[in-house]
Amino acid sequence: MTADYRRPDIRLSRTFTIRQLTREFGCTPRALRFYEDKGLLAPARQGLNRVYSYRDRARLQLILRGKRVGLSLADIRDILDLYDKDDGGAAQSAKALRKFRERIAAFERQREDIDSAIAELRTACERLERQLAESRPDLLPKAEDYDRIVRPSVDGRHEAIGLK
Amino acid sequence: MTADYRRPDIRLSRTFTIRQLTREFGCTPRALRFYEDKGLLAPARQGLNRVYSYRDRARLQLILRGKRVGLSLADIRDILDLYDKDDGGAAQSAKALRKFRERIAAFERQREDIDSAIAELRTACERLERQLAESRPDLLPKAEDYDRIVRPSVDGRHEAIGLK
DNA sequence: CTTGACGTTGACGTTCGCGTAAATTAGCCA
DNA sequence: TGGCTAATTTACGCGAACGTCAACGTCAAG
Repeated sequence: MTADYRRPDIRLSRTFTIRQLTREFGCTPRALRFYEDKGLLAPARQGLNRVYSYRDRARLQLILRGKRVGLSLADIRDILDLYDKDDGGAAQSAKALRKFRERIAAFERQREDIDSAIAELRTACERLERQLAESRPDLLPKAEDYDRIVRPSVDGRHEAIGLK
Repeated sequence: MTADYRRPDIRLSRTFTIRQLTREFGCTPRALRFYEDKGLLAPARQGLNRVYSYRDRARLQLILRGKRVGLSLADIRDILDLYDKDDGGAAQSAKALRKFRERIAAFERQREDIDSAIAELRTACERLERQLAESRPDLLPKAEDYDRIVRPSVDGRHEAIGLK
């Protein structure tokens, strides 16, 4: 933030191409251009080509983190804008804080919904199991199948919200 | 389910208009018709007018709960269909059982995602709070505001994903 | 009689978060 | 100069979940 222009920090003056960022963060060029369209990023140019600074990269990180926690791009842009004007502007931080709290509350409600849905599904499963145990015990799932179901993906491929 | 037609239970034979349901659950008529279009509901008719039974109402509850936990309408319809056919063959039950288990697993993953999102948001909040406490403690939210945020709606109005 | 609330059926519009061409341009190498 | 690759642009598409509007019927209250 308080850079000495006589001894420019190589790390801070480094720039990135669109490809580099997509590789680093696992998103598409299209996505980055889209964020730019929506006012979330504003990389410099060399001719036509986009040149991303370290600050742009940081913003991208924030964007992706925001997405992971279920914020819309509009929300993220708002917060990012606040960060910008945050040359001490504390009122902006306060607004961000409110947004975060709202999101937390929403998530907590969602969690409750999920818990009750799980409970409901469990009792439904038990009913079905009892039914099957009587009529066709051969159709009951084996421990093997259960394993396949319970840990289907070790990686982070599931997209935070919205399965399927 | 096993109703005695000679002593009809008033509660179970009650019906609802589209308006009544929309008011009760805080959704629009358009939404209910849309669910019907998508095969999630199939209310009776008196002439052209829709007449919702208690069972329809129960299905609507399930639909809304499903939505809140992030299921698509198609997913919900699948589950609802399974509930229906569960008096049928055992093969169907077995299939339903599998689907339910998958759903449970998916829900549990989603819960984990939500938990980590909440954690992330919490630390972000704490950072902002410390910042504000130093610079502008007057901007920190009061207990009053917190109450408004934490339980903003007693009804089912909150939209699961996406504030704004 | 008029108004207003509620109901119906289409049909088209909208928002989100990009994907997917298609056409063009820039830069680089020989 | 030609040719390749990578980047750019504009533009259309999509799938979900409705909203909105048009155009109309029905019924009770004032």
